[in-house]
Amino acid sequence: MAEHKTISIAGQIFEQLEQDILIGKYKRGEILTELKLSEALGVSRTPIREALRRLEQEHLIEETSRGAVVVGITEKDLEDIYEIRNNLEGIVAERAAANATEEQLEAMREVIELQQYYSQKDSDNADKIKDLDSQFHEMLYRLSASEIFVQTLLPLHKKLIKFRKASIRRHGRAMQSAAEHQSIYEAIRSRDGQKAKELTLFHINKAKNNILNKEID
Amino acid sequence: MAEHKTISIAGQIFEQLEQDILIGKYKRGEILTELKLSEALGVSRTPIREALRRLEQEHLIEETSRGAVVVGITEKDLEDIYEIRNNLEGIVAERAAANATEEQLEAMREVIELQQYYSQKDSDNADKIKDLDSQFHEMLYRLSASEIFVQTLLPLHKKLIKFRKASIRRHGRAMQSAAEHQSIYEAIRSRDGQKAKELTLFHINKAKNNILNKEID
DNA sequence: GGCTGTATAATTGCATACAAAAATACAACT
DNA sequence: AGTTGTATTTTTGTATGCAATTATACAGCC
Repeated sequence: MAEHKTISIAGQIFEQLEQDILIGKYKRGEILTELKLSEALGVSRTPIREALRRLEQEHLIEETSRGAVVVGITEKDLEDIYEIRNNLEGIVAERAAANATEEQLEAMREVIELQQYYSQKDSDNADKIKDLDSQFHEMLYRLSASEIFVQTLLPLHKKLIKFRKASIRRHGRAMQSAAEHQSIYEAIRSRDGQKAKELTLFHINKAKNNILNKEID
Repeated sequence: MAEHKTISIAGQIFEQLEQDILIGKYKRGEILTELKLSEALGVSRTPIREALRRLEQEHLIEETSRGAVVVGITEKDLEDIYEIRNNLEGIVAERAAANATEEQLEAMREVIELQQYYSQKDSDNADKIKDLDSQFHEMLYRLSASEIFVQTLLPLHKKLIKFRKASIRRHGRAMQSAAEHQSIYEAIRSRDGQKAKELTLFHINKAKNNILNKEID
């Protein structure tokens, strides 16, 4: 079912480093040198360099004369990311209601079902759930049928990984989030753009509160 | 006055290719191969490859088995870019009014003065004016004191280059745009966030109409 | 003519070698 | 002790060579 795209070593390394930075494995300020990465990952510097250039372009690292300094995501960034999402993601939902095809809707339904399934179980599925959450929002962006919106929102959503994962572990949030996704999906399915927009803004706001006000719910 | 940062060959090539794609020198669908670029620019494939990776990350090209296909900017993208700017740039202006330092304001004033100077003259200063326009908006973004907003809006603004340059050549638009910049600057200077926001939205709307409805105005 | 297989060419992917620049360590001097 | 100059090490930047994959041309066949 899933496509098996053969990906270059450089591409794999980019994805791995990106993930490691986004989940906080490499801390802000840490220095990555090509030689160390090369030795640690068992490849030559060439693919490492290409991965670093791409990470640099995503503002996840900054090149200095002593190596690549990890920039990562600060808590301050969170507020700004949510402000932007708050102003754009509703529009995306509105467009999605107008544009979504049956196939896309069906694919989205499947993701939500999986999310609900993993959210019910007690075991620690935070990684899996986080991936499904990402999938849902990426699908939503793509339903807008606008490359520009996808290119703008997807990187921002990615940058929340670390915080979202922590949020998922809090009681009830995973189930609640899945339920919110479902209501958005249903509004899109019934072509109710206004409702889809409102529910999306509600969902974003909920998620934001859950991430920022860590103590309360 | 301007800082003279020694930049790597790879960096120079990235900037040149980026510019060439954005102004439409390389057309959408055109294929760039490493070997041809390498020969044309007189460097080895290594810096070329790094530049291409960065361009790919900015969605200006797409790698295929036959080479890098130029993606560039379509007219359809324009609408989406303006919709996003319309929803974000007002917020930036509001924040700018709250955050701007005296030095930043002074730098902005200088840019506007230059823009007015070049806009008055009859000779074809479209390139110069376009650069000053970019400078103004970049400064505005940076005044928000939010890396996230800068990272989000700057690439979008860049993508308008080709269309903006054409717009500048139309009668009176360059002067008008400079005047609008000045009014935004004055609102920020007087710490009137609400007014800065309104003027910015007005300015964006004017620019959009000027670019999209090419025949009128 | 259209199809198929094969040889050829074009192109990217990766590794390695070497050069250059920058940081660091350290000794010598005052 | 502090400073300066120099040697050493670290690290990035670029070029080149070779392997592997993919596209292309073309001949042979039906």
